[in-house]
Amino acid sequence: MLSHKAKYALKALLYLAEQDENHISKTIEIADGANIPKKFLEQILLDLKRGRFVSSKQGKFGGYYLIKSKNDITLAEIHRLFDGAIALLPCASLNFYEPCADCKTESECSLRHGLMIIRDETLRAMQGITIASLVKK
Amino acid sequence: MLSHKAKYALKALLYLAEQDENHISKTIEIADGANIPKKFLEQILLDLKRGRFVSSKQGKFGGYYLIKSKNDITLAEIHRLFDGAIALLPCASLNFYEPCADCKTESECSLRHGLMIIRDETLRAMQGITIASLVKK
DNA sequence: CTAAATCCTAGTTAATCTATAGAATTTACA
DNA sequence: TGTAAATTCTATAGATTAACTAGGATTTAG
Repeated sequence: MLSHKAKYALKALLYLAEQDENHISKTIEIADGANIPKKFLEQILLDLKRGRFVSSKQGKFGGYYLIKSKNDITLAEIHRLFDGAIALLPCASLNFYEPCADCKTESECSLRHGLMIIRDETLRAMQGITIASLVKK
Repeated sequence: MLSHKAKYALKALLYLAEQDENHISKTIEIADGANIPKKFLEQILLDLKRGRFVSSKQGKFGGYYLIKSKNDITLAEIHRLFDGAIALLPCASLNFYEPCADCKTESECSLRHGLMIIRDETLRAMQGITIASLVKK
């Protein structure tokens, strides 16, 4: 399941993608438009900024805008930024790998192989969902 | 990500699937064999029993055994039993559907369609991973 | 009757998620 | 240069959930 943060991030990006080129959106504008608690959205936009998906203009008449093409922002990236690993266990993860503590003797746990198959399929599917693909609906 | 409960459930089922036909496994045996906290495993086995994956014999010399073919127990089923929906949002779920609270005007939220695609792909992949497929490794 | 197992309910602890509060900083412009 | 309006930063509250743990009730074999 996606966290609210990830869901809100997607909706915020969607909102930004629907604006005119060169338009700068204030937080309150996005919050109202996408129905997201404003103060919570502030944090999310800062995370998106640190992740180089958006940039901001500070001060009066400031706000946020996309700096990455909506064709290049994938569900997979947003999931990883806010909710971490796409794999079902850390030992099957590409970007968040950790060995499992409860697999004693064997070097690979019994679940790892199957979960890596799932990871590959899910990842591929998630990389196919972009902000652009969600907008044109 | 899988919860520990779901992970332990898979490992317990795997353990049971590896035993001889007609063998009955005590909780402590499974706990030691699969490295799972015993008291926690008790609850998990009861859940698996309620889910009709295993059955039990009570009293002295009692224990647990599979009642469903290892070819018919899929990752998707275990995920649903312990971790709920496979979809990334309730509004995109087949078995755990709930409308999203924060999608006001439109009847369908902007994310729903894309997330249903992911759900279909993930579900199909998860239905392909069975206890049997994990054993033979 | 007793030992050994499952079954059941409750509670505990720690972490995490979802938000909110409030002040510091930056900027446009009158 | 002052002020309004925005982002940015840090802390924290409250609720929920996850991961166990405890202890006793029940069942069964011998």
